[in-house]
Amino acid sequence: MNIKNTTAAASPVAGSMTSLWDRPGYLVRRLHQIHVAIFLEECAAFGITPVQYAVMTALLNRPDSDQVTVASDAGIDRTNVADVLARLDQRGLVARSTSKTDRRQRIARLTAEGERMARDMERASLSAQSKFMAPLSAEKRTRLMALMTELVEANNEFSRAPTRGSHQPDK
Amino acid sequence: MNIKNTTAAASPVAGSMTSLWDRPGYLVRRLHQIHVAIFLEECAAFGITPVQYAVMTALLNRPDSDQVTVASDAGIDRTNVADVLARLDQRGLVARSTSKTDRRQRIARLTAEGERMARDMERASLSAQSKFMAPLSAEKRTRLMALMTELVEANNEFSRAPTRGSHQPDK
DNA sequence: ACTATTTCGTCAGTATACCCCGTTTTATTG
DNA sequence: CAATAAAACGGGGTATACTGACGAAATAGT
Repeated sequence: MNIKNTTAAASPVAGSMTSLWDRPGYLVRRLHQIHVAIFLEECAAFGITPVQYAVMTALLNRPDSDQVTVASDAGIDRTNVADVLARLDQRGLVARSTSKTDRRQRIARLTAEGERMARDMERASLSAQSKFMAPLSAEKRTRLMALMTELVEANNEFSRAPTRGSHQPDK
Repeated sequence: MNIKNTTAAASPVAGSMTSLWDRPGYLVRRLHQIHVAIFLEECAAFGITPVQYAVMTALLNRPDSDQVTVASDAGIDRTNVADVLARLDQRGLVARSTSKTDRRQRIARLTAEGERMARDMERASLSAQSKFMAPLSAEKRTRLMALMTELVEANNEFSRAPTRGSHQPDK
């Protein structure tokens, strides 16, 4: 087909020979890509995306949150959360109302059906995690999780959806 | 604000207390999010996204590729690559033509301006990488890269955009 | 009390990222 | 060599993800 130049026969310049595989951003993007694919496959029966599941989990842990809180808990952009909640609302998994104490806030919570589905998905979600991490040994899995957690925590403020506190009393 | 329930006072059920931070998928998504933000900030002068940069790098390493090859090299979906190339074409960074040998194929290559920009971006791109990985020690950075590489390679086939060979003779 | 600022939500716009399906062209096979 | 299969591309459709700007509501400062 075209694989002759596997190592770039017509090397454009001596300088770099920039392989994408040496770039953390490329690996992170591919990892994300792969995880989404595995999650969707494993949870196809529910028709729920990873982000929707994250939002549902956030609402399971802290019901009746306003959208900013949901965004922070789920690590999602403020604008995006509104779209996700709208889709979940449309499917009857989430109910929304206006806050009594602050009429700017729009409060969301899982419906009975949404809560049931969130719990039913736990098995499939764990299965997706296992499949995703399967190629690594138990030790490597632990190390990878620790490194990723450290990096996310340290870089938290660079995202538009920084987590607000929570998660853990920071040890 | 609403942070009273930091550790979920109204714990919904004893069962899980599913913290998103224990899920690899969440960490990978956040990492991706963060890296994109840093890259865009660091490369703002060029107005190029991480994916566009990946495509330009792929074309730098292997010019005159058809879209499927670009997709494979850059780790991007086949449909998506067409959109990215169209945008780069529109900005005069990429030129497209129909293959002489296979009239189904659409061949893409960097223009002179596109090639210049791709090389000019190397400094900014490296700076983004440094900033992204900065919170980790040198040893941890190396370990993280190794773990991510291993996981991407092993799970490659699960993505819609699996790499076709290349990258390394696999040792 | 009254202005200034901040916060919450929304809308419009852009860019990934993927699916399904149909069309054209190439490759395969009986 | 004709019928079939396979590959490359495009279009339509959906879901993230973010930017910038805006109006409405709440809070701070004076």
